[in-house]
Amino acid sequence: MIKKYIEKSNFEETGFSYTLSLISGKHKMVILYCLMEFQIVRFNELKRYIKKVSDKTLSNNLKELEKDGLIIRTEYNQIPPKVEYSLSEKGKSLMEILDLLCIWGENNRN
Amino acid sequence: MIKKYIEKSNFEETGFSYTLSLISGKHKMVILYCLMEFQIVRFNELKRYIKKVSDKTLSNNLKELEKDGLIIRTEYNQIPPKVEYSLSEKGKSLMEILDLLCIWGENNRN
DNA sequence: CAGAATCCCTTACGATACTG
DNA sequence: CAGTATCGTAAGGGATTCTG
Repeated sequence: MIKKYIEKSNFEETGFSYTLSLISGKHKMVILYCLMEFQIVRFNELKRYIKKVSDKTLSNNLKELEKDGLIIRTEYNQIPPKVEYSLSEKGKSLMEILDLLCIWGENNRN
Repeated sequence: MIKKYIEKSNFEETGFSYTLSLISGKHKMVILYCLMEFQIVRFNELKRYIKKVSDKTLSNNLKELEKDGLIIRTEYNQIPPKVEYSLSEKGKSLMEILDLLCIWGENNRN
């Protein structure tokens, strides 16, 4: 079962490479965890939550997460603007596995 | 359980951040998968396997994987040099979870 | 064979200023 | 409030050459 990924011998085409591409990006994981905890979060709430992140980088990370179908962006047409972010079903299913990596990390550092 | 990582509100200290730091690096995953399949592999075998990778990058990736305790480097004192790489127990336990991400990726792209 | 050393380049990210 | 636009920096990685 591992073997099938290896035999392709082209890592770019493996499922793992795809998964990694979704979560690479400095703040994507923090964003996902934040959405998992609070369900619905706004742009500036995320910004305060992550502490050190530029508008540009946060915006880019959110766009990619949305494009990849992990989060949902809901825009309310009003002044001042209001945008809410939340996890999609796909995002939730990914988080279940990522939580295992959290636990593994807790148990294996040191 | 998720919550405890969030409440710290310092992602750098979470188990997930630690796990990610181990597998970031362009070729680390391919290396780990290769070691999982073939058990014992030499430097130039890895290089041929990955196809497009420079000596420097491969060397760096291997050093970090060794420093982080995921792989074992065995050096034979001889001319010409001979070095063998293999997975540690820690590396094997990580691969079990990473395989879930492979499967998730296979099922969720498109 | 298994790297180390050097040079170059791309990309991600941050800081700042500005806008509908 | 939720971004966009612009500029600048630093790290990662590639190609090439050299060595015990």
